[in-house]
Amino acid sequence: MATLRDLSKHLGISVTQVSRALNGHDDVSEATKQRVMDAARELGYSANISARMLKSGRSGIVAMVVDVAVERDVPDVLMAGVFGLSTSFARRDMQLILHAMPEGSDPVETHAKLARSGLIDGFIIVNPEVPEDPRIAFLDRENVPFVVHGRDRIAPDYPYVDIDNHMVGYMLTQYLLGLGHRRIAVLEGVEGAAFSTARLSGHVAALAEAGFAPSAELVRQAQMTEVIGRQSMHELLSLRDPPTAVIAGNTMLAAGIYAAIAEHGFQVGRDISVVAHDDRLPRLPAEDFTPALTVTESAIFASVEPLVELLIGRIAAQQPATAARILPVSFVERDSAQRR
Amino acid sequence: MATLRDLSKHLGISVTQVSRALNGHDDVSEATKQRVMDAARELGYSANISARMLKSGRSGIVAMVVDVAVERDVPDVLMAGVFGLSTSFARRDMQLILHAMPEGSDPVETHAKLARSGLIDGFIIVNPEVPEDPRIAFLDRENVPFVVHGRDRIAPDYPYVDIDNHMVGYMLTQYLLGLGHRRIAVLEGVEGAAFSTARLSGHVAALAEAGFAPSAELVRQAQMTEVIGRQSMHELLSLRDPPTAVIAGNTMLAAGIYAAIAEHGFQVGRDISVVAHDDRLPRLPAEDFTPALTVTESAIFASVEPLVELLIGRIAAQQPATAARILPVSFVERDSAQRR
DNA sequence: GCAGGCAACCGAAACGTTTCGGAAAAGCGT
DNA sequence: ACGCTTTTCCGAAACGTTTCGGTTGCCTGC
Repeated sequence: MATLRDLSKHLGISVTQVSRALNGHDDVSEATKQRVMDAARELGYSANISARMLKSGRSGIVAMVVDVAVERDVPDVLMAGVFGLSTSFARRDMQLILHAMPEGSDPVETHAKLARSGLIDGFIIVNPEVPEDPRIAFLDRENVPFVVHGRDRIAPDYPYVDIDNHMVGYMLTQYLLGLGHRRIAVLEGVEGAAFSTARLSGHVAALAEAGFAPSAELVRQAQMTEVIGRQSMHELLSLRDPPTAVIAGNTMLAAGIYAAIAEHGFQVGRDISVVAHDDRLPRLPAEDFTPALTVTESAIFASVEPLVELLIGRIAAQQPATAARILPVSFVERDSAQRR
Repeated sequence: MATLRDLSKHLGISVTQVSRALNGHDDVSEATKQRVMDAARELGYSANISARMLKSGRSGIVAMVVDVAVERDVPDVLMAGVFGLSTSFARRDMQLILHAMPEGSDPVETHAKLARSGLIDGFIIVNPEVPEDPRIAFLDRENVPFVVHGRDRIAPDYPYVDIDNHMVGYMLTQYLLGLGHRRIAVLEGVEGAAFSTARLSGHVAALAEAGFAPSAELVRQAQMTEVIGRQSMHELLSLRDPPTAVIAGNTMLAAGIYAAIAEHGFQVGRDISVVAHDDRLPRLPAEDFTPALTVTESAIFASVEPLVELLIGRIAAQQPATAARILPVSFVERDSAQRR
């Protein structure tokens, strides 16, 4: 592996100038810049990251800590995010460490250890918990750069990227109410997950606005998998007074719901209406359901660039900065919900 | 962040001794070792990785490059592996970089760039391609430590961890032949994937041994997803002379096959026999199928520790070493295949 | 011919760790 | 009290980069 010193000798130029040439400083002539670039390519030079890191204090490495217990059963959404993030960072010559945290580990301690090693420039936080996520509190306190996908409060003072989940719950509920449905079930993510909480509050708000009260037996919070969707729907259909419509937190849940409805001999749309939120995961696109699934839509992929930009900005600026991006949600009406 | 020098001053001991104490060298007294440890904990000291790396040439970081185009539709198996690897490395104070490679990138160039940066101690190679994987050839040539999950030839001279895929194809086929099946379909992974090739050769061998020839129209190679499984099975059932039994490459394919069989009004086991290979992915355990799925079984999770150990060994020893682990496969008979 | 300014360059220090070679201190038998 | 070994310690150099402060040589305008 060639070093700056190799280049310097090879060109008869000081190490300083070689370094400055490669980093595009302006006190080196165009001619030498060119010569250096060429030589670098020729000798296959690539800056030793550890040395650069030691001096500059930056590694170009960011980490994302995920809880195995949480993600194991729903790899799709995590994968979509990780793929996007990794390629996006790679485009900027940065790398993403995926740190899987075994069940029962302390998230804060995990982040603390990683941060202390000095290896990591910043963190991506996913699945924030309401009402206050301890990881966020910790990183904020320690002044470690981070950005959150989602948020643990309505108006955070840290950088985050999110959609308007309250609006998602509100829109879907209002739509179903407009179709004449009164008993509306909701299947959302696990208790404590910020996005679920926001969507449920939107659901309740729409209900209240129309003069209705939510019914506890119609709201289920659990992992958002096909299996859970199917099982929950079976339970809902066995109630004395079953729902006439269901809101699913994502398309996986919806797939399970479809299966349960079919197994009960019912037909989606005609007998039971189903709507969902669609993250645009590669598998299970909403339009491929039969009948095609009516959804609020917002690609999880779209959050990647904003997340990366925000984090890089936060790393570059030494000051804690508050900058947020709320991504748009669109409503796509298809055939899975019908007038009652 | 505390440094060695801080500790040294705080204790009135030389930096050298502090370093040696922390690293457990034997020319430092037990007493000072203890004092240093305590002080380190007290001041929250954690070795600066970049400095250590610069000196020792090791970063404690390994990378796994994955092709987004290949993995996007089958996140389960990748996730199972990544979670296991990440936690296993973390236990050894190492980190895993997951580098997602956008569609159309050159795998060799990607590895080359990563290796040149000096950041990475070694690579984990997944999804090797027959007959000779260019990434393996490259890393071998450049003497970069790596370990392969799977193998691109029968008896490789590089470190790898694999199961006997030939045997998998052989066992499943022989089992079905023993039940009286003669038209046996096989759904495997994409062409070029080493494990699929091996399994198919096992299949053909078992067939030949019983005096039968394989039929091209009964063998499909594609992504191993539920959607593909369903679609392929529909096609197979529409043949003039449809198969009486099917071998699925994993449980996802099997799930799709089950769905297609049901949609045709048939019953798994009674009308069409299904067997599969089961990687023990968290979703879709073979025993939860109805009827329960007969499989060859080998947990993908079990390959994690051997992979990590082999890679670490290869990194520690400067010499290229050839060491391999073939993991056991067991046969579990359940109810999805019946005598014909 | 000279002060002043500018472009292009360079030496040396620093980042925090590990390690080599050697030195002091301590224990031992005589 | 002496040399000897063994234990425990330390100074200094090195890894490859970035950057601070300064030097050189050249041009400009007087």
